[in-house]
Amino acid sequence: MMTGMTEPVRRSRTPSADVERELCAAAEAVLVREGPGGVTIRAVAAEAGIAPMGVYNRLGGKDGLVDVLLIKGFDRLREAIESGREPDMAVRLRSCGMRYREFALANPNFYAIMFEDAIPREHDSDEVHEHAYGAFSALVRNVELAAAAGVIAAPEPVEAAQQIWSAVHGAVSLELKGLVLTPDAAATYRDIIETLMRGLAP
Amino acid sequence: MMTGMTEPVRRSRTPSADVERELCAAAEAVLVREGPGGVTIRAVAAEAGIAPMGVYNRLGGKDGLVDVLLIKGFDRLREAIESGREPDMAVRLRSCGMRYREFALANPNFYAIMFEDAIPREHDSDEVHEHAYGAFSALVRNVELAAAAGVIAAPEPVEAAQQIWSAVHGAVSLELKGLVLTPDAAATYRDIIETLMRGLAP
DNA sequence: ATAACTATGTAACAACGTTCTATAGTCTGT
DNA sequence: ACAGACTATAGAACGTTGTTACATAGTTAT
Repeated sequence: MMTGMTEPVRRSRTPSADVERELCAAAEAVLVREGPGGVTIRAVAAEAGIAPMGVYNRLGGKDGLVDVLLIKGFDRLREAIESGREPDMAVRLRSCGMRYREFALANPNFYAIMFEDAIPREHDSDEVHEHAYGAFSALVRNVELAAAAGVIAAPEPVEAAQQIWSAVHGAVSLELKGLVLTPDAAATYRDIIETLMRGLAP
Repeated sequence: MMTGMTEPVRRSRTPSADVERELCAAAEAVLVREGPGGVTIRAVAAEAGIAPMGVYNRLGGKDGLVDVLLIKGFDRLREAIESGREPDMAVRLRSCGMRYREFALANPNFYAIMFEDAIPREHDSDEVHEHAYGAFSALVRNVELAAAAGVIAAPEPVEAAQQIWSAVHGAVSLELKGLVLTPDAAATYRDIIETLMRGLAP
């Protein structure tokens, strides 16, 4: 069957998917342990127990390696954002903001590659953008629920979500760089959220 | 005079300060033209017409080179922040926020090395921190003036300034990375400032 | 079973920050 | 003014990075 076309019609062979998962796990281990600067082709390959070339065959070089880490990071940030179950939408929106900071402080190396370009790249792939958009969409949903409950006035949920994202991202970004000049960074962060709630109040 | 101590008591010779200024100008030219990734020892030395070793003798290697650029950047940001002369303090505080964004958009490569670690470093020097603190202090003064005029309630000006800084930094940081998902980034930025003013209102 | 294709490992290349060394220049002490 | 020591310079070299080239082993399809 299949008329004699010799071109590779289909790459049926699954290229040992477990090796690929091993490689992804190794990349994350190196990122967490050594920081963004330690994520090198050779270090990740050694961690996974394969030759550096494997990173090119499996993930498409360093860019593909970083893509994997970025997607992991955005997916976890999305989970953190949408994990709120509080019935009071004002409480839930506040805790959503708090969880954003907790994610960043608990995963500083992930946050650095996601938002600080800690591993220099030319352009993020479309796939990465989709997962980043997914995390943002989770925030938009929280804003929509809060607006529907009358907690904030958000005629355009995306606008309000972008404002909130800017503020919380700026706060944790400065905190991670040691540029919070108030005595209590956690208290200042809570105050930022309160300022936002007042500023967006109906 | 001076009992026969042969150790170098004082390094009186000023090491051709004009070469040093030439080197600083070259570093800035390369940063603006090639971006943070293009700022290499060799590229800057070639731009200045000297050997790579000169960067070590004059500026102390790559770290010293980046220090020079960071100090330049923070000083200009400070100028942008404190250049407001509007008599109405509400207007002046708003325009201060607008000038912050204008600085970032006009000098994206400077902003990237100042706040995004676009050139990886271990630790910023104390001198850099002082100039960064100077830029922040200019914002604190604007907040103090606005509070004194009754435009905002800021019992602790540093707290309010940190909140404002977080929001505007987050906004321009996301905009520079192409992560503003609203149709008009400038309009969203203006809205952020209005949300802050409402949230901090007396 | 044979043939073609894919993935792998070793090695090599270009570019980076940094260090080494010989040379030339400048300042100091008499 | 002169001799001596010290500093800055230029060029090459070293270790590490991402990436590519090439020969080999393994797997799949016919």
